[in-house]
Amino acid sequence: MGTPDFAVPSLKRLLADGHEVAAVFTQPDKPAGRGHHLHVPPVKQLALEHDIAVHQPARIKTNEAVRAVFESIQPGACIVAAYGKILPEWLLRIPRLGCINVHASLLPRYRGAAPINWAIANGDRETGVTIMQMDVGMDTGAMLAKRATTIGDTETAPELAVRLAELGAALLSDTLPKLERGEITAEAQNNDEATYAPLLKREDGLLDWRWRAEEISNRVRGFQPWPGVYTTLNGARLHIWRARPDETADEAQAASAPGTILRIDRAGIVISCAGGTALRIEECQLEGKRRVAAREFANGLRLKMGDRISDPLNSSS
RNA sequence: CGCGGGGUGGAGCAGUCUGGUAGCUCGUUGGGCUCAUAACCCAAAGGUCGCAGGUUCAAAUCCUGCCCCCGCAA
Repeated sequence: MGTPDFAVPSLKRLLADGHEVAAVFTQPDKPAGRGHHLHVPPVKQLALEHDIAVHQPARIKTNEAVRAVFESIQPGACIVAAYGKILPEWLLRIPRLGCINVHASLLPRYRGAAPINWAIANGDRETGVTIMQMDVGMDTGAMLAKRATTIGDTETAPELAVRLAELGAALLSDTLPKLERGEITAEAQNNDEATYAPLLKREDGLLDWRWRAEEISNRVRGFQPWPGVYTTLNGARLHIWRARPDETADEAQAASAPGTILRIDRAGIVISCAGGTALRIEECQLEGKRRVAAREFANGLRLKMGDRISDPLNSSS
């Protein structure tokens, strides 16, 4: 069971390892894109290429058809990766080895829907994947295996997601045989150490120049591809796609109001932030426009030193 | 037929409402200044104004059709 790109490597690995995949569950096709077009989940696409039965129920909890499918298959295990739905208790009980989840964090940290994004946005240097035995809670099940990896200084969420998807698939491949042979002792999560990574909301992307430059740049990396980090300029939304703290901040800069343009040069636009820190915007995008290098952006709009990128307090959105 | 913005020298934009000299900030090339420079000064090259048709003495600008890009919403 899985839906987005993150789940694809795991399914591929299951197939490559010779496991019999009796059925794939994924979210229903949904209208997406600018027009009307239906969006097919990546996992569904892969499953169809391998002639695997695909099920896309809108609801599971009370769905008798789903129940019938599970009971007729009598699966040895149910592998779940970013499926996007809560599994009811009756379903968790059916597979002999239970429901096994590939989760993109080192549990018990970052339980929830957006572990990759929040790990980066919080400035963590390390994260990883956890294979766990699902229970009725939100990512609270006992852990079967973990593997850590270092987060790169400039790594973005989509980039990290690709790596963790592969790492998770590899770990899953290692873990399943051991689990089957009874060689693994599940380790309960320490709830006192748990943190949550809630689904991102649009508002999470609204930035405040009164934050420190490092916090902002972490969010810029972590909140991709959505909601991104944005502010407003002359009433239009301005997304910041690439930025990093600028080390050249001095006392004069510390004194200027947050959001003031301190400098415009070849490498981008330097904006004053909290506590004398400064953020260098390298790539940005104005609503309705395409992504451009910050320098080009400044050229076109005739931005100059001393101008202020609007204060979020004054924006009405 | 979900809503909306846009396609103008190599880049990002103004000009379009109120038709009539092709503009700005950069980049590029050449020259100058300087111990030196990505800094500064001077000069130059470079544009079928997305495509097609229409209106007009005259269209980047007005009308019609088409292509492409992007934001929002899902």
